[in-house]
Amino acid sequence: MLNGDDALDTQASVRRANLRRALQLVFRNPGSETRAGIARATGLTAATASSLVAELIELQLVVDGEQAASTGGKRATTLSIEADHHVILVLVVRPTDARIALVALDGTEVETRRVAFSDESRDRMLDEALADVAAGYSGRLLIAGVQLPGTTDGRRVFESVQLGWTDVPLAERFEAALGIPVLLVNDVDAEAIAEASREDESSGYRLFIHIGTGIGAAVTLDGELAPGPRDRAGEIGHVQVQFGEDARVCRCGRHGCLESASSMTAMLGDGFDDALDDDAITMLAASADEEKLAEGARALARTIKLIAAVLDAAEVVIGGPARALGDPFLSLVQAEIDYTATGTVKVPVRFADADASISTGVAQVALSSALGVRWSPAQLRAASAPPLS
Amino acid sequence: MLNGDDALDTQASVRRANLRRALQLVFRNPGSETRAGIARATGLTAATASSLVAELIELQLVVDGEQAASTGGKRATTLSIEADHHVILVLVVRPTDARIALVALDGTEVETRRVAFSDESRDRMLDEALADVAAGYSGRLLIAGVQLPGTTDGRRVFESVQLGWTDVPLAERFEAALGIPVLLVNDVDAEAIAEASREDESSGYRLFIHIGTGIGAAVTLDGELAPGPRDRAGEIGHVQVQFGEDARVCRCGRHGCLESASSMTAMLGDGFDDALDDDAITMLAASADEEKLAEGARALARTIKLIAAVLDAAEVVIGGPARALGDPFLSLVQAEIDYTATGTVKVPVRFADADASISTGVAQVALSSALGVRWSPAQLRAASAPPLS
DNA sequence: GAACTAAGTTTATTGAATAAACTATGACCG
DNA sequence: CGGTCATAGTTTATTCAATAAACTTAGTTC
Repeated sequence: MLNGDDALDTQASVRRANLRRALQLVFRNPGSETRAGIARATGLTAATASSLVAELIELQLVVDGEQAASTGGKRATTLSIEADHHVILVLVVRPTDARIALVALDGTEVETRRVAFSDESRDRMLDEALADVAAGYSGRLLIAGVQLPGTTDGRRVFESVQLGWTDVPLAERFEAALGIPVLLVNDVDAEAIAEASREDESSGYRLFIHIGTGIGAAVTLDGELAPGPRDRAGEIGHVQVQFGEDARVCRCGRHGCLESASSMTAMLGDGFDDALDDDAITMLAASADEEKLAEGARALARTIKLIAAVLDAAEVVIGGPARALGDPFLSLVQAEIDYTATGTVKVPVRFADADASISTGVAQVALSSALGVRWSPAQLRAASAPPLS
Repeated sequence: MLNGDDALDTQASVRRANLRRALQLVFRNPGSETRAGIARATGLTAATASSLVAELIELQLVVDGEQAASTGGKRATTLSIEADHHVILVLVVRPTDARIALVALDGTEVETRRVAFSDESRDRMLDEALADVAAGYSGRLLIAGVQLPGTTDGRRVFESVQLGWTDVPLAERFEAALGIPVLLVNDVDAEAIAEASREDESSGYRLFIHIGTGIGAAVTLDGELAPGPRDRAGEIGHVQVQFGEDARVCRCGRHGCLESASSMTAMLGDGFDDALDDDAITMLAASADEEKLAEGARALARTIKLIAAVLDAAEVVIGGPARALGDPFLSLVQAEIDYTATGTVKVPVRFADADASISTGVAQVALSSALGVRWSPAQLRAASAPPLS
C-alpha cells in the first residue's frame, strides 16, 4: 500500500515517504499523536501534516480520536491506529502443525486457528485453511507473513530439513491463492525481530541466538533484520567451535560443532525435546550433568565473543527453550565472555522475554514490508495484554 | 555538496537524489554516458535528465565530451567526469609518518606528499602540512578523508594504540583548520573498501581480514562498509580462538588470542615487521616453521567460518602483509574451511589485490560521503594506470 | 532526397510542499 | 468578564521539480 520502491526519484515517492513518516508517528504514539505533533516531528508544515493525515484516514489506516487537553490554546485532535479494517495474515508453519493468526493494525490478534497436519496432506490442508481465512477477510487483508524453519530469501524456501522442502517457490504459490503480497521469514529471524521489537532503545547490532535441539542465529540492526542477502545467514549450528579432545561427535557426523556442545540436547541429554515446557526443562536441567552445561556455556560464549567483536554488537540475546535454563546458565556464559584481561569484548548477554506471542515477529516484519512502519514496544505490550472488561 | 541528509521529505531531496543518480551513472561510465542514457537508466524523462546534467556541469562535476557514434539518429554528446576542479584531500596517518594525497574526481592522484614525524611534533607537523596543502587548493577542496589505525566513529578517535591517541575529536579539529568536511576512517576499513571497490560485482557481505603484526577485520555490504555503528567493530585480534593446550600466550597477556596464532609475527617469528616488503616476507616464510603456518591457517579458518556463517558472506578477502604468504597459505586456510561434511559453509577465500594505491579506500569513502557516488572498478584501474604519453 | 530515428530542448501542465493568512478554541490575566 | 495570547488546524496562492508533448537538430537508410 505504501510500499512503493524506495527510490526517491519522483514526487510520488516523497509523498509515500512522508505518509510513512506520519503513519510511523501514529504507530509510535497511538492515541496521543496529533496533526501538529506530526508537523513538529517531521519538520513539515501543519498544512502538509493535515493533508497527510487526511490521506491516511482515507486509506483506513488512522482514525481521529479524543480531543487532547489544551496546552495553552486550541485542543488537539489525537490520532489512533484504525484497528477495524486491515489485518495481517500470519502463518506459522511447523513440522506437525501450523498456526494462523489475523493481526489487526494495533497489534491485537483478531483470530487464531490451528491446523494439525495429517500425513501427506500438509500442502492441501494449508491451502484450504488459507483460502478459508482469506474468504472471511476479503478486501481487508494487507499482507501475509509466513514463518517457517529453514533458509529463505523471503520468496523461496531454499531448504527446510524440518519440513522436507527444497527450493519451493512458496511466496508465489500463496500470492496466487490469496491475492496479497506474501513474505517468507525464517523462524529464528522472526524470533529475533520479536525480541528486538520489545526494546525501546534498539540501536546498533544485536545478536540473537536460538537454542533448542538445534542452534540458529540472527542479527538485527536498529531493531530490524540486518540488511543484505539472508539466504543462509545465521546457520551457525554446524560450525566447528571445539577442537582436539574436547570435540564431540555431532549428529551431522562431524566433530566439535556448536550444536554438539551447546544445543539443549547436548547439554540436557536426549530427554530434551523442543516441545517441552519451561517447567519440564527446569526439571531436566536440575538433574543434568553440570560439566556438560558448563561446557555448552563455554562453547557458546566463544562463539558469541567472536561475532560480537566483528560487528561491535551492543547486546546478545539467547532465545528458544534455553531460556528455561535460567540465571545459572546465563552467568556461566557471561563469565566466559567477560574473561578478558583487556577491555575488548564485554558484550552483555540476556535471555529473550518469554511472553512474546508467536505471531509478533512475523507480523512486525510483514507490517514493515507493507507499510514501512513498526509497532512500538508499548503498543505490542498493550496488544498482548488481556482486554479490560 | 550533494550530501544533504537522506531524509526524502521535500522536493529538494528528490533533486539531490536524482543529481546523485545521474552523477553515479557518469562515474560508472565516464566518457560514454549520455543525457539520453541517463534518462533511460533512471526512468526519468529526457528533459529532466538534461536539466540534471546542466546542474552537474554548473557544479563543475561533469563536462561534455566527444560526440558518440550515431545509433540511427542524432549523435549523442558523451559526458565525462570533470577532473580539473574538485579534489579530495586524503591523509593517511601512521605511527612514524603521514601521507597526503590530493585525488581528483577521476580518481587520479594529483599530488602526494609525505610527512615524516620527528619526536613530539606530530600534531604541529600535521597541522602545518594540511594548512599548506589547503592553501594551494583553496576553493577546490571537496572533503577530507583521514585514515588512521585505531577505533573511530568518523568524528572522534576513540583509541589508537599505535598513535597514542585516546578520545581525540580529530575531525572537528581538522574541519576548523580546513573549512571542509572531514571524515575519519579506520585503516582496515579503508583497506576493505579499496578491495571491495575493485570488484565489478560486489553484492552481499564480504569479510575482509587484515593480517600483519596485528589482526583486524571489516565487513562490507554491496561494496560499502556495512551499516551501523562501527565504533569498535572488527577488533577481533584478541578474541580467544584456541583453547586448552593449543592456546599460546598472547602479547596482550591472555591465552589463545587470534593474534597469538595467526598474526604474521606468530607465524613468521619476531623477525617480521609491518614495514617489510613482499620479497622479504617471502624469504621469511620460506624458512618459517611449517607447523606454525598451518596452525595459524587453522585458527584463521575457524574464525572465518563462524563469521561467514552468521552473515552468509559471499567472499572472504585476506589483506595486509599476509598477502605475501602466497598460495600455499591460502590453500591451507581454504582447505580447513571446506572441511565440512554437510555443505554448509564453503565461503571462498582469496588475497587482496596488491596494487591498490594507499589512498583508494579513503578517497572512495570520502567521495561517497561528499557526493553519494562511487568509482567503478574500471575507473580506478584507469586512474592508477600510468598515463599514456 | 524522402522517410525515419535518436538526441536533446522548449513549453505548458501536474503534484506536492510551503508560506502566509485565517478560523477555532482554549488559557491566562487584569 | 472581556481582552490578549497561544496552539490547532484549514484555506489559498506560490514555488519547485518532474512530466508530457511538441519541436529542433543531426544523423542513417533506402
